[in-house]
Amino acid sequence: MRSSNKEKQDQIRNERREQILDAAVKVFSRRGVVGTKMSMIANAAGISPGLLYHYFKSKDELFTTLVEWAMEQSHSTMMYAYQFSGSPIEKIRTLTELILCEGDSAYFMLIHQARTSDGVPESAKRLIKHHSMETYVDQLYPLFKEGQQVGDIAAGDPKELVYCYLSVISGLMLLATQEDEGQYKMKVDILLRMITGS
Amino acid sequence: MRSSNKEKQDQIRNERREQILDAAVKVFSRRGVVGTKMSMIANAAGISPGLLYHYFKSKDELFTTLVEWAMEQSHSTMMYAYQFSGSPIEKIRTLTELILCEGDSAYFMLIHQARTSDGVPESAKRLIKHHSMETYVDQLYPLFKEGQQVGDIAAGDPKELVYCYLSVISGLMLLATQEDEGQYKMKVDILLRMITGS
Amino acid sequence: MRSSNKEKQDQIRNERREQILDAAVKVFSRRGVVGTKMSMIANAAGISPGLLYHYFKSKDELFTTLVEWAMEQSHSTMMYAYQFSGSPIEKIRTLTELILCEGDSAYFMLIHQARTSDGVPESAKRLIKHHSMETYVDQLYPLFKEGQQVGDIAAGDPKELVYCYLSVISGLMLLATQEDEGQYKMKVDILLRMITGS
Amino acid sequence: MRSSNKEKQDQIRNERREQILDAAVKVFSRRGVVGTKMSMIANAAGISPGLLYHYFKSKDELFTTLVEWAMEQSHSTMMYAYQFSGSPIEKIRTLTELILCEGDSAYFMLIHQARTSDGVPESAKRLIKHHSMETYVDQLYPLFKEGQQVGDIAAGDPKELVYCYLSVISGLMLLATQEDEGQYKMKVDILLRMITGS
DNA sequence: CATGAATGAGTTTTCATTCAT
DNA sequence: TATGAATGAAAACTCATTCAT
Repeated sequence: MRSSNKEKQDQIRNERREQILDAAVKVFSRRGVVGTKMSMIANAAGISPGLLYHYFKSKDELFTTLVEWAMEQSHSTMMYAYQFSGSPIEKIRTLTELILCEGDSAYFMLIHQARTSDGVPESAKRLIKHHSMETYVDQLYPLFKEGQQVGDIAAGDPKELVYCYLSVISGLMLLATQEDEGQYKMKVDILLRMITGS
Repeated sequence: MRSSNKEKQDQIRNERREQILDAAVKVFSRRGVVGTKMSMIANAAGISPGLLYHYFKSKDELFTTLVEWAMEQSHSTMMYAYQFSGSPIEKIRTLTELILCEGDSAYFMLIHQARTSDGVPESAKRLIKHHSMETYVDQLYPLFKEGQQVGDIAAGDPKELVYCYLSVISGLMLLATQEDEGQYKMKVDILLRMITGS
Repeated sequence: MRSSNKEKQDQIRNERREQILDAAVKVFSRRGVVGTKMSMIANAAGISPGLLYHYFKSKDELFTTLVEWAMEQSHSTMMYAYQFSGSPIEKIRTLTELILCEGDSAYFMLIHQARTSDGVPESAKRLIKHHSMETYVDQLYPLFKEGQQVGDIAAGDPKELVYCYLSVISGLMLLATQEDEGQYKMKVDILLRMITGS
Repeated sequence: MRSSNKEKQDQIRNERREQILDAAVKVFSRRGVVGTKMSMIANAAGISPGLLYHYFKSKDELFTTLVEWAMEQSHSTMMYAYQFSGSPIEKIRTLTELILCEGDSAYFMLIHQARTSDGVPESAKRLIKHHSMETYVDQLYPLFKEGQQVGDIAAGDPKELVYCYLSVISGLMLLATQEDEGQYKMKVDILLRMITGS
């Protein structure tokens, strides 16, 4: 059948795309935009350099796509928090553990690079601009507010608290790229003192 | 006079070197090794590209020199802590403020890049290897220990505490590269709860 | 078919390599390692400069490959002598004419350059070191010995004779690079008096 | 006194020039025009690169001067032959030994390079053009002619004989640049058979 | 006269991208 | 689709030459 043939084609195409994107995050996140050669990505994805251009018009487009993807990813991660069970602080703890241990750091790295490095495509820059820390703060704000009302979280401007929390988390993600993740359980305990204040 | 002539030459040479190194940290820390073109550094230093090679054999050598320098720099910064007045926790607060606000973040950035990026000269990698977080932990360990004895710092394995503190600080330095430094005073307060536990 | 496709690719690749090597001997032998620009070779081979680097990692590697090749070539030439018909001295005459007239002088030139010039890659130097005149002497020794037994060749230490013969030949090859080859027939006659002693 | 002062100045200047020229032959003869950096010559002469330009306008001028010098030198050497004592063939033997053992090969090398390499200043090329092997042949012609009349030298066109002799000698000079001069005495014996025919 | 820092044009080398197969 | 050869523009690096001291 035509259609099933076409579907198969599409599926293959999508799989290839994923395959490339997967390879690309890894390489980009470790070497930066400029430091990454298309041939490296092709290599990592197990295809020829030429084929990359059947799926992505250019290095820039590939990177931009990746950043877009990474941003969605990180947002969903944040939103998970609300689905966890337990009190607000427990939710926050679970979220923290998830972020620090899960090892999606490549995404954060990518976003960070897009934000801080020069030599990044304008399109990626634009994407990032609309996606400041504020966005994340807004996402978590209700949770922290609730935590304060319950008395689990220290008093003070909740926005500031969230901002501080996110900064620390982000920083740690960046560091995490290379460290061997050890005793994070304890770390989370210590970390959370910052917001529980005890 | 011969000697004064020679001295002058030497002085010029040293000044140029500093001038180049200064320009180079800035550029490298923002763009990474690969993303940095020699011409950018030359530009930033206000000299011709060719002249760079009178002072440094190659991009790699320049970068390696810089990493070496950055490591010394960051150690001295840490050691400052012991010269501050006040109780241990006050010293730590001062150090924290110094680090976060002073804007030496370029150095940290550089070290981090050397540690985490591929495409970094082997010589730099080797330098970094002998210079893990442990070194810093050892530097601050006595201060934290003392703080615990005085009762200013929360109980628990002090090594772990220092490690946690340093990780957070390092992470923030990385982030700081680009952010507009705002209300850090408050942040430091919140941050320190992590180690004071109150 | 896969396989035929692959074979074709390989063939193209090999042809290109030869094409480049051919162009390179010519240029290198006339201009020396340093005097030769990659663009000249590319030009002579009718390809773009960039393509050279698909086939050879660097100028040095290209040169070294060439020297290796030249050494093999020159040895085979010597070994030809034994296949010629006639008495020993006739074989030597034929060999001499072959060498002097055939115009493989580019190879000799190359080897000579590798041996005598500075600014030649270490790898090439090493190759050459194991390939002194002695090697050639040993190759021709039996032929000369036989010639003496037959009475065609003058008495005396045959090694010395061979060495002398080879030196003269080598020297002439070097000169020959540029001269218009004229009446070599006579020259060979005169030349051979050196070893026939009459 | 003014004048003596000026003379001294001149003398120093000339000494410097010689010093530079001496250094330059050595380097040029081994590395070729393109392979030689002005800084190498300066180094070899023990002066600063800048100072070279007080004595020679450019690399090309320096090289050209050198070629001129080398040509004069080699001609005088040839002319020596006539001053030696003994029969023609003895004179030739002495000349041959002088040339082969004295180790002025750097000059020959230089001339050869000027003749055969590309990348040589036009001025040097022009000099060389008027200075072909013919010139040398003419110089030695009378000596060989006389030798034939005396019966020391084999019959045949003397021009051809001289040409052949000179070619061989020149070739050996080129080779000699690097070899450790060993038992040349014997070689000369063997060599001369070429022209004595016995 | 002497030095060596400084320049900039020219080379080598790299790599995103295209294209024939 | 898939490959990898081919191109060319851009970057790293070299070096003859100039120039301030």
